Amino acid sequence: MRVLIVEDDKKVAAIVRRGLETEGFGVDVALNGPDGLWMATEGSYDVIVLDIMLPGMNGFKVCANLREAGNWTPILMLTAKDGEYDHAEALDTGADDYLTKPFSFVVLRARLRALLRRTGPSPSVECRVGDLSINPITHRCFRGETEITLTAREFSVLECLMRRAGEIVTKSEILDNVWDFAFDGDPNIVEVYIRHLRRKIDEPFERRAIETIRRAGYRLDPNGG
Amino acid sequence: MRVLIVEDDKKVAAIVRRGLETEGFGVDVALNGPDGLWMATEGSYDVIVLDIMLPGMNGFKVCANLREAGNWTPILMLTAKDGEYDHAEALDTGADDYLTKPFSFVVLRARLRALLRRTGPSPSVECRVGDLSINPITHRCFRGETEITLTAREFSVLECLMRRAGEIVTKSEILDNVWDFAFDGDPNIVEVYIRHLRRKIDEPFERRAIETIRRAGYRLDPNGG
DNA sequence: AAGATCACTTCAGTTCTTCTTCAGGTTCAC
DNA sequence: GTGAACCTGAAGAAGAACTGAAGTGATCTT
Repeated sequence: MRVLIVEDDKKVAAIVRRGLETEGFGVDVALNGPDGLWMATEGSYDVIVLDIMLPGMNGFKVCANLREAGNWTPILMLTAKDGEYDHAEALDTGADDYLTKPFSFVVLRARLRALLRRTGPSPSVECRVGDLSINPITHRCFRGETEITLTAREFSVLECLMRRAGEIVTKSEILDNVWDFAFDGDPNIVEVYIRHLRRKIDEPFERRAIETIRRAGYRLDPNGG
Repeated sequence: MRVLIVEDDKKVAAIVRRGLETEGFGVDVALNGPDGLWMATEGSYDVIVLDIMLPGMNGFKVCANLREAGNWTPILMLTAKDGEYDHAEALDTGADDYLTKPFSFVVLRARLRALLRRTGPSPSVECRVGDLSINPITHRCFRGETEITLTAREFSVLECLMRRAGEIVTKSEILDNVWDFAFDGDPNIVEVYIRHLRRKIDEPFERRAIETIRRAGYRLDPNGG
């Protein structure tokens, strides 16, 4: 699966790149409009992530050009919140979906998955670890037969741990994955959500799936606790 | 696996170089900004360790130049604690991760591993010596079938010994590897941790994996004691 | 429009573990 | 024998993580 990221904010580009590569995607980055257009035309990508505000040529133009040239690679467009540009406009020029900045990596990933699912055979999204299972599409979570209601954030944190079950996940990795790239608050927020999760997925079952490794991070017991 | 270190502090460069080479990395060192940029451009590295404060051209510039040239080799940036420069700035210029000085070698290595994990199937990180085995990804340690719980420091010291099993490792090498390069406390701390380790990995099994070589250092018996 | 609800976040006090120091004992090489 | 090197247990310091409660803003209900 190859992804092209056209984004001039290097920080966003780097984080998205890192995240997607961890997932096994092949990732290329273009830092401006013309480069992006050129790479999209020459290379063969499964999906393109396209910022609107770009040096040289804006995202709408890049998108329109591609579509005119008969290139129908799925495009996920990134729009700023205080939209000088409109979301509808993104879809009008031929984008398949859009995402408002700032966004977190898990949201981006979810959207990409949704896009790819439409086009090709869906990759297995459901995730099981021990008797825990989550499904990012339906956004539901089960422990054994029991359904557990999770909020959006809780779900994201749990997904982050489950996708790397058994491994140490550092707090800053969780922060990078679940929160906005722009998040600048108290990192203690991760501990708070771990607490919420434990209360929901561990305590009622008298298990201990989420382990704390001091000075290192958290680890989800691959056997479910 | 090839690593480029761009760092003008020769002590830090030497320790990092030595450490990574024993891990089987190919290591090149550049002592200033322009050299670093040139080497990064010409050579093909799997990861670059880049100090910010550099003679000739600072790390941000080097990083930005590389990214603009389309070079997306993962970059781990080294920042000073009392940041005249900001960490966020590191990521803004396209670095993939950063590390605050002073740091210990084991932390650096862990970060590098995290960066490299995304590019390909991770190199064999698991480490076995006799019936001892540790896995830095999961942060687990086994003697035979029995899992042993180690704290972060204990784990680091043991890893340090295991990676050079059979060889004599001096106390100051352990100090350099596990503690901050700036650590200025009682070197007796190494003895204390050796004691802790022995209590956990030797005594319960009535073995003696960690040998003392007087006036020289410690050695891990390659057969596990 | 006011009120209620919910999720998210911040805060501050508490608890707990780990790290480090210290002081005295032991062992070994010379 | 003697001194340096090493070992060891205890204790306190430092630091991480836990936790409940309260504030904030958005959304939904009435």
